Amino acid sequence: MPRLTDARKELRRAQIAEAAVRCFGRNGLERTSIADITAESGLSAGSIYVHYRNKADLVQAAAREVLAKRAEVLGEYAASDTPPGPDELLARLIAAIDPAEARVGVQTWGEATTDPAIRDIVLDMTDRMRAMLHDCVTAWLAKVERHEPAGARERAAPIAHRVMALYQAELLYTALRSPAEETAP
Amino acid sequence: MPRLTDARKELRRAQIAEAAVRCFGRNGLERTSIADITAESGLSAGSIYVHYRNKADLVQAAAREVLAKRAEVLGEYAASDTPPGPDELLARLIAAIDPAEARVGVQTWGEATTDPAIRDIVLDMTDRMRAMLHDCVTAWLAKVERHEPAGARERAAPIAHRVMALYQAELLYTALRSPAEETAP
DNA sequence: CCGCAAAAGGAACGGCGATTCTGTTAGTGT
DNA sequence: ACACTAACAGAATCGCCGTTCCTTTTGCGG
Repeated sequence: MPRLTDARKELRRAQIAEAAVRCFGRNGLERTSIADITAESGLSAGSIYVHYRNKADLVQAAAREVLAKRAEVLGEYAASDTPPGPDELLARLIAAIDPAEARVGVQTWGEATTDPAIRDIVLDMTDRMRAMLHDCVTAWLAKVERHEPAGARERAAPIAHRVMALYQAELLYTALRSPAEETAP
Repeated sequence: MPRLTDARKELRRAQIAEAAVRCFGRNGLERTSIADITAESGLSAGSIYVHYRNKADLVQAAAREVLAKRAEVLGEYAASDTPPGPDELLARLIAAIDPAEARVGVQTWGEATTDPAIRDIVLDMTDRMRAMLHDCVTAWLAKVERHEPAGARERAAPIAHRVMALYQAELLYTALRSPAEETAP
């Protein structure tokens, strides 16, 4: 084939990355072989290496995918014109957690402790999420205390920090509680 | 040699496990080879396999070691006769975090998402820690509100849960912030 | 439509790393 | 003090897995 059209190429990349995420959720980042991903994606090894330089590259793509999806959920609430309070916000975020993705997310944390590339991705995404939470809480503060709008942003910071922390802890609990679906030998 | 005395045997096991923890902190659970651990511990591969059935067994020992050490720190405060309040308690716990151990701890979380044995260890340790926090907060509540001791334990539960969550989040931040010391190639 | 280069398939390679095996050494119980 | 056996060192093994190579297929530009 000639060079695939950009849309098609992106589709293939996504197809592979999504298969990888499913595999990672089942067996973990390192226990997943390229063969596993070929089986899950329906594509061959050669094809995968056309779209990703190597396995590390693919792991990064998977990490970005999972983290981005979580950030996206948050983005919707941040953009809302009726900002929910911290408790409500946290409850909604927690309700939106998907166990499989939580597992991959936590695996990503572990990998980030030694792999600089993954670490940068994780830090970037968490910073971005915290910023969105910050906006969200600031909007809520401003709405609740119509008087004294001064310094709402500053007072929102520690609250956003705590919501983020509680959310991450819940992500961990979900990842640990979920069934760990066995792979048929 | 004949069978080592129990104390000596335990010493060897600890020597190996501690070397393993150092390696894991540098390179991660899966990127650490048995060869790395022989170099770090000063023992040979053959010797390691006398004391541990296989690598998974060693990883479990390392996980227990790291988690137990963190629980130990907490135990001291829980046993204190002047129980600190939640904020103070959290601050002290955070101050006691060691970056290298935080990294291994977070790696352990990642591994727990797919390895049932590790998962059991992590869940057991977190439950134990939460119980100690619960005791600690209950004692503090009872001291602060001399009147109305009724239901102090019930009211302490959600507080303990939050302290635990914030502590775990801080552990994650520490693991991600720490330098990721390179191994000389 | 057609041709061609890029993408897909899949077997082959190469290296790494967990585990095992063989001899050697040295603690321990008597 | 001695003998005996487990602990130890280190080399050899063996399977697995990431990556590449070569062939076949196929979709896009003209």
